[in-house]
Amino acid sequence: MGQASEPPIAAGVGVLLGADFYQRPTLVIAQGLLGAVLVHESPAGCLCGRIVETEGYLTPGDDACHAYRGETPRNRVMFGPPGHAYVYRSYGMHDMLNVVTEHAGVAAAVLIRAVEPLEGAAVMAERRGLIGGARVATALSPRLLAGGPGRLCQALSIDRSLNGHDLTTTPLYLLAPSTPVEAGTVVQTTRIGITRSVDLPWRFYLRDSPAVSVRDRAAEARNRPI
DNA sequence: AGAATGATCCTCT
DNA sequence: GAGGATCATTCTC
Repeated sequence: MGQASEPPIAAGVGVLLGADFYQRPTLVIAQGLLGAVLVHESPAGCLCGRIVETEGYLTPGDDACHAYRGETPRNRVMFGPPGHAYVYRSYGMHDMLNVVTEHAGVAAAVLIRAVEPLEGAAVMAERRGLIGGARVATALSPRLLAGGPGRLCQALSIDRSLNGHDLTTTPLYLLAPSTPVEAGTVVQTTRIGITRSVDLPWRFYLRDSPAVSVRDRAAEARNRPI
């Protein structure tokens, strides 16, 4: 995991996920990131949350991956070294955060789809437009705060200026799960919002989290311990 | 240069 | 559950 030479970021809060964490199979990392903590030391304060939902995207063999037809200026970061942030804009209005995986030359990444706020929730609510007026009643919902890749980026103030950022450095980095995730609470199912390779079960989420963006009740029942 | 498309979210019904 | 918002990227001509 974290190399000894890494700076002592967030000492006492958690263990930094180092470069070697990301240089592994994409689906292993997608599951391994559940329970990890995403930290953004933004100008407005430290914004961080516990990751509860991820999706894997790989080449070759996955036509939903941005890089399935080769390298372009947009997806260039996915082809680079692991442990960097691939941030792109979707539907003309939402930015999305991905973690580059595997190794340089292989285009693969994990989309971070949802976090539970741990610090800076008030700032997140403000950034999400959930403060004031009639919307104050919904401000307490973790799903509306940072459940969904677009919501997450808006809440944590993550945008395309962080594309290519080295995730083992400030201001944006990840910390290992403080306690291991129980295997029986992980749900594996299909991905959201794609039109190609729709049947690949490459989405993972924590069954007991209220911040999960889209639930799959059948998969939850299937994974439930007897 | 123009057109289609999309790893979404919100607001209605 | 359906439709609109809104624009960067990519493909096609």
